[in-house]
Amino acid sequence: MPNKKPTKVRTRFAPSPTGDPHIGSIWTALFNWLYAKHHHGNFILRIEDTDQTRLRPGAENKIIEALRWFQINYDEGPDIGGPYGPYRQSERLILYKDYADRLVTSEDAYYCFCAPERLQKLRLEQEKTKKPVGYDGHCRSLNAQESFKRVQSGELSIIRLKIPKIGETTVNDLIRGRVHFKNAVIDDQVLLKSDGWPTYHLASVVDDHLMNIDPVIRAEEWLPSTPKQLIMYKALGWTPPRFAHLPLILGRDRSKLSKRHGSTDILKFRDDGYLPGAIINYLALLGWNPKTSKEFFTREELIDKFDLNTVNKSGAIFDNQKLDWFNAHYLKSLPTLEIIRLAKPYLEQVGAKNLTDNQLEQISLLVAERAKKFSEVPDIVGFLFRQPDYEAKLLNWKTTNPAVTLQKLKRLIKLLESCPESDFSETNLEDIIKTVINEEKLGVGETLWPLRVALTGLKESPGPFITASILGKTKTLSRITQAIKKLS
RNA sequence: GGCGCCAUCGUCUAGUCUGGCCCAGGACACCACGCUUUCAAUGUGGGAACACGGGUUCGAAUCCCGUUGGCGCUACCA
Repeated sequence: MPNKKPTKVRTRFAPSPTGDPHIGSIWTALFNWLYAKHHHGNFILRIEDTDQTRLRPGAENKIIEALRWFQINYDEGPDIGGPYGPYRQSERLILYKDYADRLVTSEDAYYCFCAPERLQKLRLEQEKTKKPVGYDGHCRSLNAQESFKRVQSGELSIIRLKIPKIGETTVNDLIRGRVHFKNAVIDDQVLLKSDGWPTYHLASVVDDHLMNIDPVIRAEEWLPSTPKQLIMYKALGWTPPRFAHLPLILGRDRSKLSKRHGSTDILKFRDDGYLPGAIINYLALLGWNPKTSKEFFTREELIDKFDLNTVNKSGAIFDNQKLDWFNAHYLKSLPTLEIIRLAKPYLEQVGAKNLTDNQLEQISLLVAERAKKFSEVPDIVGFLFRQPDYEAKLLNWKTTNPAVTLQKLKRLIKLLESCPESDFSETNLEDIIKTVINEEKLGVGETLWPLRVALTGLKESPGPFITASILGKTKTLSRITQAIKKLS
């Protein structure tokens, strides 16, 4: 097992496979990855599956899937291996047990036999009397020999860290500077549970050390537990890594982003037709700034510019509107074929099939211009694939008399009937229709508005020329005919 | 309750270390106007913030102290 001082940056993303990959955890992964790559170091995926009760089948795969989608590529991980494996804590149990035993032997930890019921009662009482809640040290000064015998005889026990009663522990955080904690108020943390599995604190300390992780970059919620871990490093005779505690990603109400703020499943964003590059761009700018007014960054630029000393200390609200704005920009800059490819599943939703390349290309234009994300495709182009359904009076431009509208539509249908199918391109249609409008003084709004409504059935819609072009001659004529019927 | 973190427009932020160039800049959102056959896109413009109170200083968003507020942690969860 490698056990020397890290010579290069190694960061890790250490999620628990207990649910869907969360926006906040992907954000943490992103910063870890950016930092590692900026420093030409390694980024490691480690699965923290030590809570058997909260495990969710498939969760690990989803995490990996999300990382892949974002191309936040890890250099070592459970599925690809690496020199510091295994990378799943459930496969490292013996290690944790061993180090816990070592801590007991050195009397930096002790066996505790307190039943969960006793602990619960204790806490309830502490809460009622408004005393600081925490373990009361009931088993702390038990005779070590005696305790060992009890364990040998099969009595249920856990192992707790023996936090010094005096002094203070200082966390020197890369983002926050020095943070001091009085040891007296730190709880005797559980290290090994009665089922023999480690808690987060033991497992992460052991793994971060054994895997040569440095720095540890994680969310601010871990700051209060860092002194406990520092004490553990000291007891084990290890040099602790550097720590950086990132601000929290917040919901609208400024509390930690969670399910009650709506879905936090990052794969849901993929299913909603967001682009991974846009999300990364947006996420990178949350809690960090590149010291320029530039807004758009490629992954390479992000890696190049990223640093921990320009990370903010305060939490940042996740703002879907700005994400949408980023996504719209990324979507617009996509090549036509890529737009078509990504829009396809959504086109199928509205029953669009057998479209010609030409049609697809024009649809991609509409999508690029109007969609913030691909899930909006059905709303944007759906009218092309269903019979328009609207009130007849919608056909009239402003206060135009229906009889006049009828006249215009009749003129249009005559014009288009004489136009060969092959000339049904957007530019050509615009050309011939506008020419007639001008020559016969038909009025732009009075003519084009009814045409638009006839073709789309909508008050808000793309222009009539591109619509007619996509629809083709037959459908265009039939929709105008239908409008004329409505007015007659 | 205890411990800790944080504090600039509604939101993301620049400016804070190294006080004056800041009666505070940018972006999203919002509003108005322009373009226009609607919407969208786009262009132009607008409203919008240094949490509060004391210091220090010729001068404070920036330094110091206090207050308030928000958040996090306080499990045999992570």
